[in-house]
Amino acid sequence: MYNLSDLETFIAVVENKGVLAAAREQRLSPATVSHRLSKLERELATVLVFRDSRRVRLSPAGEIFYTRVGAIIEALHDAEHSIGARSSSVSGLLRVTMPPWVFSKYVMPKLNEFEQAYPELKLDFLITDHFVNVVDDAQDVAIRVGKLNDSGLLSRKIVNNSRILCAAPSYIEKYGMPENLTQLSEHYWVCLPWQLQLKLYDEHKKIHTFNAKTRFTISNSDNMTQAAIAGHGIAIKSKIAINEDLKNGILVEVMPGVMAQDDAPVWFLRPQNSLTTRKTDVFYDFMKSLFLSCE
Amino acid sequence: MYNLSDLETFIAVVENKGVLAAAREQRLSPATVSHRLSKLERELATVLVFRDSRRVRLSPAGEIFYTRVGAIIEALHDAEHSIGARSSSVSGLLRVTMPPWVFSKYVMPKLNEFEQAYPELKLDFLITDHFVNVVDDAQDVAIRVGKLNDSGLLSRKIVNNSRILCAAPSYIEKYGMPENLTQLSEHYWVCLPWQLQLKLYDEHKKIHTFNAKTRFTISNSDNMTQAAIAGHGIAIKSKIAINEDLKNGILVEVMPGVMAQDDAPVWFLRPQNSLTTRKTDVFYDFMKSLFLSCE
DNA sequence: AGCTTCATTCGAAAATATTAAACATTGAAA
DNA sequence: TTTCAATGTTTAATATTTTCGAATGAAGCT
Repeated sequence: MYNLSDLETFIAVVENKGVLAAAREQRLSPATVSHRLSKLERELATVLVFRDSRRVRLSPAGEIFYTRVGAIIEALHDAEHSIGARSSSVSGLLRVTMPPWVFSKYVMPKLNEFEQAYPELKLDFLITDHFVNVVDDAQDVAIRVGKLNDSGLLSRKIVNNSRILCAAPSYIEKYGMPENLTQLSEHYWVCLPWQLQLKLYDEHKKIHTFNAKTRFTISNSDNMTQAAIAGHGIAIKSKIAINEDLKNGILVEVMPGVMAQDDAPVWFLRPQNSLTTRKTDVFYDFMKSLFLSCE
Repeated sequence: MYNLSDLETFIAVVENKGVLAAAREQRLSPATVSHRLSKLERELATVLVFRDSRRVRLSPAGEIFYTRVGAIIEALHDAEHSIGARSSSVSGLLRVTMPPWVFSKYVMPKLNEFEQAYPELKLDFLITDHFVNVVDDAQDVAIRVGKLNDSGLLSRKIVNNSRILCAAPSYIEKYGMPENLTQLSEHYWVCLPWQLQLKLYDEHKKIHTFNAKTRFTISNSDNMTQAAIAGHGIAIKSKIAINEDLKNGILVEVMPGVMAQDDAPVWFLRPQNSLTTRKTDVFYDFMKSLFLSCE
């Protein structure tokens, strides 16, 4: 029967792309690594890696086995941790998707600290405002802002947040500060392409569906903020995305309280049924800590 | 470092409730089992099993570790199978939920064959017409009939099916065969509690919402069929649930084609992201085979 | 051809696993 | 209370596996 160490060595060979490199990483002799690998293949009666003296290549079976076994080893470490055994560090790969502004404004500045705390955890960021299907795109974590519609994922709220309208002082100076919906409808907007329709309250708190007049749309929330700051129009933004710009006067709020359905909390989502939760748990704690000052 | 065999031995000790019994099952000496167990505990620095000379009991940590490791070993076997290695049999536990009529009419009669094909796979059936949350109730598979609303689960269609109205000949004799919606509304119905409102076509193919007049409702689809056969009223049934009763004349169809939204395929659902798919795969094949004659 | 870089094989040594037998503990029966 | 039977652990010898340095072989680069 093969051993856990054989599996770990197999993983190391794949990740280091070679017997020698794997041996160095695992502090073993190349002979041992070679032995372990052949034992594993013998026991499985399957070729996992094609190897000539120059390079190492995964066989199709090895490809499959590699992804499976990686998850399994991780699950095992997780199981050890769950009973308080092993002071094992968190390691492996965590794939995260989030909107640009969350990344650039909150995550980036503190990323060093996270890296230092968990040096063996590799992060893969998929930064986009577009909807990413967590399961299909093999993401481990998604950070989403706004209403959730996506069942089947476990959600935890990171922080409350609301959306507001805002614009640059230079824009307001030029076009005037709108006081009601009629005036507002004359203004130019800086929007994400899927924000062109929005719901606003009139003076009597009746909800109106409102079509934004735009000169352009931008599909990246960070660039959109830049466009608003540059005075291109009124923008819909998360309060916590621009709180400092408001404080500094780079942006000013427009018609406070006019937005209906302005509730837009930041959510932490992960697939159910995962065998490993420790990675996502430490990342949740990290994300939560970033937004503490916003409470 | 501990080994896979140590983990397997731990599992065996738990499942056989003893070192001696585990040793017998694994064809090892009791000394070996004892050694392996203590090594595992030493490496984890955690007590997994309390043992006195009479009995073996899991510690809280052992409890957790047992469930986790069980899943992991299973995932590993699954991984082996996925690359064509090891002719390992399918084993473990599969938790399935399905409606009573599917179980009694289709599954039960062939269950022996399945048991013989996979003697090491234990099945846990949760038989109910109620909606069961697959994830929360830790089910591995759900068989559902009708429209799906439950995203987050992987679905595969087992067989097409439609719902029809039917009643016992004795009932029709007594109350007459309805020819239109007006007549139909005078009839008594035998319904599941959540079927009281239904959508029917009138002569002009317009859809009408229709409230069923009942003397009683029954929350189990099998008993409901019995009530219909006993002549208590008109029932809404899946075609493939009563096809034989129609053939034998125990039930007759009422106003064919009157039901709107009569499409009700049988679905096979399982959670995404499971590390083990082999168990569910063989069970899917089994379910599929049961309905072949209905195509 | 000669050099370098890898991976594998060999043989001896080290580490680990296994087992039978002796020992310990405990519940139940005599 | 004593004895017996059943179970788990320890010990120490034995068997197996694992490891590593050195030698070997294979392939690319100059």
